[in-house]
Amino acid sequence: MNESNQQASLFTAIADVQRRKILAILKEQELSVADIKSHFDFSGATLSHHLSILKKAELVRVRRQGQQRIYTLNLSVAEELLLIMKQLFNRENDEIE
Amino acid sequence: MNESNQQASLFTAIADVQRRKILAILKEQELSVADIKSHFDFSGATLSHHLSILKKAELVRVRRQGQQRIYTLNLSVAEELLLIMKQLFNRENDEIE
DNA sequence: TAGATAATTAGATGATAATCTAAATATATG
DNA sequence: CATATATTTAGATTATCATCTAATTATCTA
Repeated sequence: MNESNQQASLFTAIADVQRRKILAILKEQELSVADIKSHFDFSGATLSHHLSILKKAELVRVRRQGQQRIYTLNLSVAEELLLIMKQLFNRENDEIE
Repeated sequence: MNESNQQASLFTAIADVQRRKILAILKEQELSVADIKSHFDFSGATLSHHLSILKKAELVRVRRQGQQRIYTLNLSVAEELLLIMKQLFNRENDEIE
């Protein structure tokens, strides 16, 4: 009945508009930090901060490519979040499609 | 392409664990403020604050019943939120089931 | 109509969170 | 190996948010 930390970190991750924008960008293609940065006005440090929160929630994954780090949307966790959202609103004993 | 205030207020509304708990309680049945309060430790003022944020997002509706106010989950906005979430993660040109 | 009950609003406080600049780390390359 | 480039980390600042107590508003009932 209690909410897990994992669940809480997911809601925290999507609570910020800039992070939602990052997710929306990453759903189209994987990108380096610099490429993500080109969509925003704030500093690289701020972007790093947002990415770390998305990573903590496991909504994104990173891999190294030379000096760059390539961020990708983690679709399975995105799916999981959608499921959690459905459960938030659908009655316990309702059909699950 | 820009996110609406309505959309932002939805994500703000579900960002707090107590408000998610309120929604989870209301999905089962409509309740007066006092009845909702019985599930929590915080003050009535704090509950009022949370309810006002849920109202602003239109995730809940209120009606008067004598001295009490009865809160209900607004299912259509809940559905809308689910749709917004799906769009956040699904590529623009993917099938919509 | 006075007092009781239900809920909200006002105003203050402490905790989180978003952002910045500067410094640090890691990798690539001349 | 020294320097440039990409990104993260540290530490500070400011803004937002959750919470509280006290006061207010609205309704009911004796």
